[in-house]
Order: sequence, then structure tokens, then C-alpha cells
Amino acid sequence: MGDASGYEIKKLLEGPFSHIHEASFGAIYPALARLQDEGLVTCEERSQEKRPDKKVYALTQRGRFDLIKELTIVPGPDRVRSDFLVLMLYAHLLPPAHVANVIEKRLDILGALLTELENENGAPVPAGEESSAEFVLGYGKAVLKAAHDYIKDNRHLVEGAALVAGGTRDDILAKEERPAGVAAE
Amino acid sequence: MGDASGYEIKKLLEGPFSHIHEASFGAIYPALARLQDEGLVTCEERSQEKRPDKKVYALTQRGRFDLIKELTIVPGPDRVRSDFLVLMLYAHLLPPAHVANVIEKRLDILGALLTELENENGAPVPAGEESSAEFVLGYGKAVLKAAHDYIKDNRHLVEGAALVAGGTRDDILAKEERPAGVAAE
DNA sequence: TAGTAATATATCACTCTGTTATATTATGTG
DNA sequence: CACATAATATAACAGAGTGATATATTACTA
Repeated sequence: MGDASGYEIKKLLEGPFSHIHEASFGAIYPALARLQDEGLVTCEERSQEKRPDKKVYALTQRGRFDLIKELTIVPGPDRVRSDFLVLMLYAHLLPPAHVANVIEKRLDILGALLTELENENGAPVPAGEESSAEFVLGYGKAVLKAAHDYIKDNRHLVEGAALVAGGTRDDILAKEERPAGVAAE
Repeated sequence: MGDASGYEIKKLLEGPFSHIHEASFGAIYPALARLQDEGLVTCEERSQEKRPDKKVYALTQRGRFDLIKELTIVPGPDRVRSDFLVLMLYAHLLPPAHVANVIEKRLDILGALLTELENENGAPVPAGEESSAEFVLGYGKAVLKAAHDYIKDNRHLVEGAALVAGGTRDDILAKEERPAGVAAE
């Protein structure tokens, strides 16, 4: 998607494409160094007026070919790691006020991500890549919106859980070891 | 969610809860050993008739308390790693037939996951946890369905991309180094 | 003058993934 | 009947990635 420094790649993966793939500096910088060693990218140091110098990397033709080769696979399922859903799975063990607060914050996060994607229309995407980028950004919007709407419509399932089950956090802690149907054999 | 062996935990994370959190054996077995050292779980070896022996782990009360403590945070955004979306982002570089095949396979994968979640209604979830589990499974369904529908309705954006841009894989490879608006300066 | 923040690169301990190894039982298959 | 494959079950390890920390420059602000 054009030449970039490691820092710029990180910013891109934190912004509009955060729902695709994330990577840390500890992955990006060593990867760029390795790609340069292998002749798949070139590196050019560029000094800037109002900022620290940066190293701008560009794909070579061999790098471009390698990229295409790597993409000629049928990808498996997406790998997801959601601390939010893990927490929701144990909502019945947690103080209802905490669950409600987490839900509120989650709706905020999803709303903010959606706004960010909406403002990305007409973003600086290189020629010939518009519809690919449009597909990916649209995918992000669709999935984020579905998550937002689902939480809004079904939050009662977890916010009322502890009350319905009669088991607040303190109740749980007051129970004896291995309370329900979990025999030691 | 009840006592389990490492193998059973892995199966659970591959099945109905694969959209929440994944983990490999290399994460699970060392984690169980560590939790046992710390007194947060107990371990009981159980011999089976028609299968190899297994080690069944159970939370202690201290483990239960620790779990609740760990969940008293406000979780950040979900971490996603989608090889599929990375591929889609570069659809314009790939042979259209390959992109079409990947789309077909993806719709199959999403359809299969949805069916699996649909059949999970009335699953073996411990008492008091039903609505938490229902929320999480419903979330998975909603997001998976949104992804499936979006791909079905917008696949033309990536399947026609190479044709519209006039750039098949061979065209790209025939171009000179740094073809478009990517000056070395 | 000091503190915070953004930009920018680099390194490293620790964690996790993906793979391989090992063992048991069941299920084909030629 | 031997042989391969597959499912169940645990373990270990090389290599990759995360999260944290270090370092440096410039800008803002108290």
C-alpha cells in the first residue's frame, strides 16, 4: 500500500485496519530488518524537519512477487482473542455494577471504532486498490455494527444474570468448595 | 464451567467458543501445571475404559477468587488476526479465480460455524450460567451472520477488482520497480 | 524548568504458537 | 492379519510475537 516506516505501519494497524491484523514494534522492526537482508524491501533513511529521522521501506519486485506467493493460500478461520467475551462468560460471578460498566465502555469502544471507519471513506488508498480497501473497511463496519447492536439489544442477559441466579460475587465466595455437580469421583 | 482436562479445554476452545479465545496445548498444559503449583486448581488422574488416562483439573476456592479478581477489569478492544482480510486487501494483485475460490471457502467456513452455534442451544452449561453463555453464543451468531451476509452481498468488490484495475498478477510482475506515485525521494 | 505527549527506532524477557514426539485405543482396508 | 489412519491424551521445544523498557528528538503546557 505504498512505502512506509515501521512506525507508520504500526499506526495503520492501530487505526482503520485494526480489525484485520495487529502487530507490535517487536514484530515489525525485526521483520523489516529481515526483509531487507533477504532483498525483499529497500530502506532509505529520511531526515525530517519537525520530527526525528525515519527509515522508509519500499517493496522490491522480488518482494512484490513473494507477497503474491504468500497470499496464494486458502486462509483458515480468523483468530480472535476477546477479553470482553471471556468476562461476559463469567458475568454471573461478577458484581452487576461492574458488568454494566463494562457493557457501557464496550458500546463506547465499538461506537468510536465505527466512527473512525466511517470517516475513512475517501482515504489515501493507492490507485487500483480502492475496491479491495472498500471491501475490507465495509467488512469491519458490518461486523462492528452487528456487535454493537447485539450488545445493546441483549445486555439484560448478563446485567441481570447475577440477580436471577441469586449468586453475587460474595455469595459465590461464601459457598463451599466445588458446589454444584462437580464430584471428585 | 466445571472440571476438565487440558484436552477437553482445547476442544471447547475449538468448538462453540472459538470466537472468544483460542489457545494451544503449549499454552494450556504449562498453565495448568502452574495453576496447580500455585494452589489455584487441584489435579486428579482418572483412568478411562476406552481411552488413554487423563488428568482432570478443578478450581479451588482460592482459584475461584483469583478468577473473579482477574475479571474485575475493563477489557480493551478484541485482538483479531484475519489472514482472510489481509488477502482481501491485496485481492487486486491476485488471480481472480483464486479470490473467488477463497470467497467460496470462507462462506462455507462461516456457514459451518453458524450451524455449530445454532446446534449449541440447550448445551451442557452449568446451572446459573445459562444466560451468560446464551449472551456469548448469541454474540458469536450475530457477528458470524453479519460477516457471512456482508461477504455474500459485496464479493463483487474483490472478485472484479483485478479486471477493473486491469492488473492481473502477471501484469503486476511485468511492471517496472515502484510503478505508481512512490518516488524514491 | 520540568513534565507530558507524539514521533521514531531498538532490544529483550517472557509467553504463546505450531510442530513434533509419545502412547493408547478404535476404525478402516487391502 | 498387518498396516495405516484417526481420535484421545499429555508433553516439550524452537521460533515467533507481545508488552515493556530504553533512548532520542521535537512540541506543547504549566
